[in-house]
Amino acid sequence: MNLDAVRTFVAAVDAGQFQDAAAALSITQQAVSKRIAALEKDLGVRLFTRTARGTHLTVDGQTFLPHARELLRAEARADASVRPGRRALRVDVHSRRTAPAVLLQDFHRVHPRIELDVVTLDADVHAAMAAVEAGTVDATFHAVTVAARHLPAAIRTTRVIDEHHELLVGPRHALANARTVTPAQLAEHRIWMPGMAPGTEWADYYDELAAAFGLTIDRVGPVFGNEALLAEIADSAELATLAGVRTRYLWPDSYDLRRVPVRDPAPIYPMSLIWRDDNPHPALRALRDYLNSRRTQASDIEVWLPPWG
Amino acid sequence: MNLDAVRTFVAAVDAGQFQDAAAALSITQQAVSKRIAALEKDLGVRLFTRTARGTHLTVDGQTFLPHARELLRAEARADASVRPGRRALRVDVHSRRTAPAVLLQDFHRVHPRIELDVVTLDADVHAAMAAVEAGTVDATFHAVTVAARHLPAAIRTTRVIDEHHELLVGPRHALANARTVTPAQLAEHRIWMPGMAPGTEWADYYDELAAAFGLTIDRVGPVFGNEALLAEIADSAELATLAGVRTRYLWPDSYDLRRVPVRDPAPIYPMSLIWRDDNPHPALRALRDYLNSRRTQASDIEVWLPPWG
DNA sequence: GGCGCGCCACAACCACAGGTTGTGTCAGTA
DNA sequence: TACTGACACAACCTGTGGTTGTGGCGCGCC
Repeated sequence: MNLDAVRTFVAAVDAGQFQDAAAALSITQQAVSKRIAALEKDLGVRLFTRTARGTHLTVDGQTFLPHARELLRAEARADASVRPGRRALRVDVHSRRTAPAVLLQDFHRVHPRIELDVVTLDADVHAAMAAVEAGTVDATFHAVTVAARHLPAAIRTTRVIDEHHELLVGPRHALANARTVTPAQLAEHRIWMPGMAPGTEWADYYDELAAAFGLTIDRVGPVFGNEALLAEIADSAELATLAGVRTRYLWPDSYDLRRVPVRDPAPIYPMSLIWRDDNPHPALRALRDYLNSRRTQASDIEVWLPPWG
Repeated sequence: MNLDAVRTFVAAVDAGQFQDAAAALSITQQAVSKRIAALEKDLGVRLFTRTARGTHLTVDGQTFLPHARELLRAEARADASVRPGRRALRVDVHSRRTAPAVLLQDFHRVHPRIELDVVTLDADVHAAMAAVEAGTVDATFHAVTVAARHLPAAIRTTRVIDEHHELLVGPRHALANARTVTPAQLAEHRIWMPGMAPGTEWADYYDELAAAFGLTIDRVGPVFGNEALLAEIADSAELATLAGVRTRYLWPDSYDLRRVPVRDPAPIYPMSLIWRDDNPHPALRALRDYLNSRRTQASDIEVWLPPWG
């Protein structure tokens, strides 16, 4: 199916006759006739009945019309999504299963008119910041591990998410029925977090956490995806994992897993929105306002933050 | 934007490299390369970063991908809407503001997977029936004014909607505060229904109604659309109109209009679904079942039907 | 009723978009 | 260092899709 033909079809419907549509499209009447004939041949049905006084739609044409308009709208949206200078707000999230992605979904629900493109750069803070600075993305969510004075001049950050943690255990685990657990208590148990590559900001965070409370966090083992991890934990009496940044959302209900909040203090993984101060995109303002309004209230529970937080 | 190029882009993403995409599309690798280069030039951005080990998406490519998929889905839907042999169920309604259209919306809500095309043939019962017989549309909603034995052999009908009536008056009208009104009472008031051309099935119905109860139904006056009609009635102490078949739905709230049900007896405008008995479209069965389930219960109020009803 | 007018379709022609084959380049690998 | 796999560039050719020119066909107007 040829989009130019579809465009011509819609123009012909709007104009009521081929000649005017041709003028509107700056082509000849014969070209319009040809395009529509080709579209009709392609679809296998007649779209217009031709008369000496113009044309009018057949039933098939009538049926096709709203689909044709939708097709052109979809084209316009696709084009606008990447066309430099007027594209939708583009926000990088580290993974589609973490808090920022969920927050962006909520934002979209509240502001359905604001075009939003969520991408995953698969980069660390520094690379993501470089992308923001270069304008490849308009904003990114990350834990900011460097001091504000070491940031590039145009870059701004605000802490927008305080991610709490829960211990995830199977029904046979010693802590299965605990209401909460303290980091100190965790020192006596093995915590398994496979696939957390050294050098990433998450690994750094959990290293800090382990050092602060004397935890043993085990990173060995291949990663077969969340499903496999959850199944193993559900089966085991010893294995436990920390849920929060990585796996907080999209729980499969099929496992009998217990989620025990970590408290006294509650370790927090602080995430910031990172953007360029001179980015004029109007939707960026709206996103920042929304995130500020959603900022989790400072509750009076005791928290633990990493040194850079 | 060229849909073949978009299709190629998606194929290349799915395949992970141009060569395999080329094989999947039965073209050469060079053609894939050309198509994608053309698309990139058209959009003004790079979609892939090329390496010697294959390709991967740029941020722009990542952004564009879901839009591209949506575009192809829209194309498939547009195609399916008219493609002979496997098109969506096509139902003719007399107007988009009447009960059948609303009923079809409900049907779509209940069965969102069933593709439905609502068209308006702008034809009387006979022409609409001919369209059903010819297969141009799969079904139509109409008042059936001819006896069953005079119908074409393959045509089937069932009464699916009993449309009641309400008198529509402004706040200064004598009946503005009546709880109900009888047809006999209406004989003392002028009823204004502009734009109801003689010879149409609605006009026939209201002629029968007027004759049965001695009403004066005034058809004069130009039609400036529903808005103007409602504004006039809201302002007048004498004008009233019957709402039901024509104007039951999509009330503008901006006028202080009263709706007085007509009862004892309640005039009913009976509408039927009309279809071809040998139409094998599976969705037709679903629509008929739905309409039967929604069939308004036979209440014990006294009703009036036209002679052919 | 014949004639002109408005509108669309068909025909001939031409340009270039888009395909193919053949070759070049480059990075990782044996 | 040569080989392999993957994409790009070049030359060439076919056919899509544009243009101009012309014909057919209702409808309204003398």
